[in-house]
Amino acid sequence: MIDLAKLNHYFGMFKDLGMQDLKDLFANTSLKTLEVSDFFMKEGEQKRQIAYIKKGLIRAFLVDEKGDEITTVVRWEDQFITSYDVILYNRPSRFYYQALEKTEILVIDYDLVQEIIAKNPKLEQGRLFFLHNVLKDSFARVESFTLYSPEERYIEFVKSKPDIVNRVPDKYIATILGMTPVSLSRIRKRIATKEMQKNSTKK
Amino acid sequence: MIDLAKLNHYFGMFKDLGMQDLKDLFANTSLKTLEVSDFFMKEGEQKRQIAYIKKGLIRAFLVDEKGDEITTVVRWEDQFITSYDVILYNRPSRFYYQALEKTEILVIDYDLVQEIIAKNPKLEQGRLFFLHNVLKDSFARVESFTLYSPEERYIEFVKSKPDIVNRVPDKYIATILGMTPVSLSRIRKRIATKEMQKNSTKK
DNA sequence: TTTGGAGATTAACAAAAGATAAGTAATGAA
DNA sequence: TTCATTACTTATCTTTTGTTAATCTCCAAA
Repeated sequence: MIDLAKLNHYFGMFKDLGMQDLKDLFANTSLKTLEVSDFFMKEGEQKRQIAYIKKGLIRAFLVDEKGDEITTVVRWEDQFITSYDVILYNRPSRFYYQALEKTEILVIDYDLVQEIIAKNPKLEQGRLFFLHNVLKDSFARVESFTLYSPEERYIEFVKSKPDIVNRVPDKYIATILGMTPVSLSRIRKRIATKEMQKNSTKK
Repeated sequence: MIDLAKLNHYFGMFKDLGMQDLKDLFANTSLKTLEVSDFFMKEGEQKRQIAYIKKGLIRAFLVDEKGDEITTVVRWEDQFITSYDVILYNRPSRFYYQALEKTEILVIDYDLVQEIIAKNPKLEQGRLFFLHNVLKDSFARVESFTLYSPEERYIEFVKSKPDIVNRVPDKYIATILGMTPVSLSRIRKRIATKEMQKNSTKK
């Protein structure tokens, strides 16, 4: 994700908005601060809102039958996060959305945004751009499960998101990658051992 | 996927089209018949086309470093299939798209469809509906990898697509679900054994 | 009818992952 | 500084998966 490029795209959309739409938008958008472990949304809720993350980091997780938390995504600054149960399925969210750091979000009314796009055809390409990017992310993730091993997935995660690895506990990264925290710990050790061997034979 | 409902949505779009657009569309859409193991598109190609499957079944696969084929999706009648490398990334397809049965497809020019939608704002909601459905599918698949075991994924696959299981060789289903054909065979045996035990204790 | 080939199963072994529990390290609050 | 909590690691054992190769089962082409 080249977030800067995307950002320009999204916020460039404002220039096409009329005064009334801008007013509506601002009137229905609020800046909220989430403390560590606060929730943007909880399981069972059905608020049709999307959050734009100005600063901080949010994880989505659900609680399975055994009572274990399964984290499925993390999102950080300059990204959007929302419950797709609510938005795509019109059903209560099965997921919790929880801040892992002190997080500032813009809470935006989803339906209002849709209305505004409907009234401003110029914004259509922005929405398309957004959806295409969400699709790319999701397809890439499916591929990572069908084409790569857990170890390869972790290596790729570290390589592509080195900053995020240091901000998110390993136990969450583990379930995002479809494995248990214990297994990830072993994989990390395995990788470290390989690195050691590489370095020793080099000398 | 309730394909019938979707179909209505997509083809209901025609009623909003002007004569010229309809002409253009038909002039650039061709019905093709693929024999078993024929390709709709091959690795390396970059044709900006989407296929609507009238009849039959197509699988997408790529060849990994070891030379093994990894099948990642299958699509069948009343569904669309295309290379997302080409459409979303403007790069040559890494995947092959191969018919597993004698398959009839409508080959549609992607860019032309986009132009027509751009000229006919009423079609916008159709595209949105389509993209939302693709997203739902993809999200559900990511979830299946993060929340469920290989065995559970197979059981779910059989339950939700009982007809498809009988039309696609197990070795393809295996890699779609992120495992090897050997492992799937063992899972099938395991399930059969469990079923046996269930039935015997019932009596 | 025979036979070749593809798909599926089975076997045997190594490697990896899950489950559970215990131990260690790091962190922040009192 | 101490203590308690949380994250991470390690250990042990069981289960599952990967790998490779052999075997079995069909089915369609010769």
